[in-house]
Order: sequence, then C-alpha cells, then structure tokens
Amino acid sequence: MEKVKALEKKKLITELTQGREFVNQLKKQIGPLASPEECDLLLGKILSSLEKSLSILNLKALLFEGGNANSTSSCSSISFLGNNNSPKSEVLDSSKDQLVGQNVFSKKRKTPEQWSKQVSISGTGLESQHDDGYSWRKYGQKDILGSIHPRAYYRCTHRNTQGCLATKQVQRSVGNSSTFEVTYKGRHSCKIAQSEIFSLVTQKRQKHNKKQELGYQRQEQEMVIFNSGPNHKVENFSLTKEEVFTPFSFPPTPLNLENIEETQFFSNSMVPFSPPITSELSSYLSLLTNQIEEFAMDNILQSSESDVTELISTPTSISNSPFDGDWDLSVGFEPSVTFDIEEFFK
DNA sequence: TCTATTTGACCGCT
DNA sequence: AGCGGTCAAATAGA
Repeated sequence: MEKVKALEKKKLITELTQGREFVNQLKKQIGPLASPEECDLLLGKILSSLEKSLSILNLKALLFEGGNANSTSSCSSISFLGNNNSPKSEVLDSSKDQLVGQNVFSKKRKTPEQWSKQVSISGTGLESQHDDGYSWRKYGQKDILGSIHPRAYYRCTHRNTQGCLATKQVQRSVGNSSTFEVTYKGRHSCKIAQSEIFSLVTQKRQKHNKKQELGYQRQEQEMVIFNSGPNHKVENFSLTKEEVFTPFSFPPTPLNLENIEETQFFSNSMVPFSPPITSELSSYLSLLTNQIEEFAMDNILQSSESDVTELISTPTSISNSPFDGDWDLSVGFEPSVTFDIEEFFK
C-alpha cells in the first residue's frame, strides 16, 4: 500500500514538474520568432500533464469522498488549517510575485476547531447573492473599529439540534463597499447540510450532463486569490449576470442551484480558476507542485490521520461558501476539471 | 405561534 | 480599559 502511494506521489510530482518545464519552454517560445506549431505542441504537453495530474488527484478525491461517506458527522467546511486566534488576514493580489514559489497554503492545524476561511464576494450595485449552501442564523452584529461597516455574526442553524459549531462572519469591505468579506470558522458537523449538499451535487451533475449534451458553453469568471496567511484564503468572484442582479441574502434561504452552478462547479476549466499563461501559469504550477508535495506527505501518504473527514467538501457556493471552492464532489464525473487544489491541500 | 433578526448587555482577552 | 465575540430578551415577520 505504501508503495502504491509513493508511486502515485512520484507520478504526480513528475507530471507537474514536466508541466512546469513545458510552460518554461513555452515562455521562451512566445515572442516574435515563435512558431505556432511549437506553441501548440507545448500547450498540448502542458495540458496533458495537467490532465494526468488531475486524474491522479481525482482518484484521491474519490477515495477521500468514499471514506467520508462512512463517517457519522462531517459536512465540514474545508479550509485552511491553522490557528484561529488571529482571524485577520491580508488579502493578496494573485498577480503579485510574492506568491511565487511560496507555500501560501495551510500549515499544520494546531487545534481542530480553529480554522477559518475568508471569502470576498464582489457584486455590483446592490448587494449580491451570497448563498453558500448552508443554513445560517444571525446571532449578532458589531461595529468594528476602523471599519465603517458593521460585522455580522452567523452560526449554523443546526447548532442546537446537531451541535454544529460552524460560524461565519460577514463584513462589507472598507475599500470596496460592493465587496463582502466572509470569514468561516469551525467546520460543519450537521448531517442536514451534508444531505442537502449531496442532493445539490446530484442535481448539478444531471443538469450539467444535459448542458453538455446540448453543447452548452459558459464562460467562467472565477478568480481565486490566495491569502498569505496560513489559515485563510480569499476568493474574489466576478459574478455572473444572475448573481449581480440577485439581492444579497444569507441563508437560511433555500440552496441556490444556479448560484452553485455558476460558482462552485468548474465545468469548463482545468481548475477553479484560470491560471494566466506563461509566467502566471508557471507560478501556478510551482505552487501546485509544492502543495501536492505537502499534501502527499500530509494526507495521501498518511491517510491514517484520524480526521480524514475534514477533507470532505462543503458545499458552498461561490466561493464562498464553504461549498464553494471546496472540494468538488463531481470528481470523477468530469474528468477535466473540478478540482479545488487549495481545499485538497487543506 | 413559531422562527429569525435585532440590539444592548455581558464576557474574555489583550 | 477597549475591543471583538457571544448571549439573550425584545421584536418582527410569515
């Protein structure tokens, strides 16, 4: 078993390393002297490497998913591990070079219940829809020093009935009032959320299949911004028309399938966000390789870790949501996509 | 009537 | 003492 895992890890790293090399070659090729044929060839190789890598990861995802199915409680919101004592985090622009080669993902979790995820949801004009697939109940609101907007506190609706300790904080950005920063704390342990999520995913898959048959094509507009903090991530989402014109509302509203579809499932892209070509792609691959290395060490090769269930997805929408950007349950169903690297490496 | 939200009070941490 | 986070009574809405 260990041999298989080691082999798997090796293959994965090899594929990603190759992909990085191809990107570097492509980088050199691009220019006045570049020939379209060579570029096409390199692009094909890059895609091939990424596809293989994702296939390997998808297999892992399925394994984890299956493992979780037997667990009794965990519809965990996935996110970065770390100490929760300092929820404040910096939002980095993904284009900045400081991310390159750095491990911006999580460190080891220090306390099981202390981890969080921060999300920014951008909308235009009025508040935009924010439905992460979970049911939340507002329990407080506070004016925060240095912020003109109050911070709202939400906890899982199933806190009393199932002891689900997940909470989230929502605050409008100071700089951009059309942006909301959502910070998640704790993971969901409610079964209700899990079943809802599963149901949603099933519906989503069916819907997606139909669209594929019709040759439906949709443009993805997600962009993920990794946070420099060990236990936070910030995702910015360019909302689709439907989202832009939907009033901002928090659960407990019914799960919004359209919303989830637009934001959580990445049917037409390799990953939840589209890495820019050349330098950005190269950086992305470096990051990916590093994270896979860490992930392999922490999770794949040490699957004995007791809380594997924490790896399981959470449905949240747009990003946001715990579901959003999280583990994509459509793994295996859609070969080319649907893998949220950051959540995978939690 | 039940459930969710609002909001002032309270508590713990720094 | 100040601040962030939570509690819980009052209130609103379906």
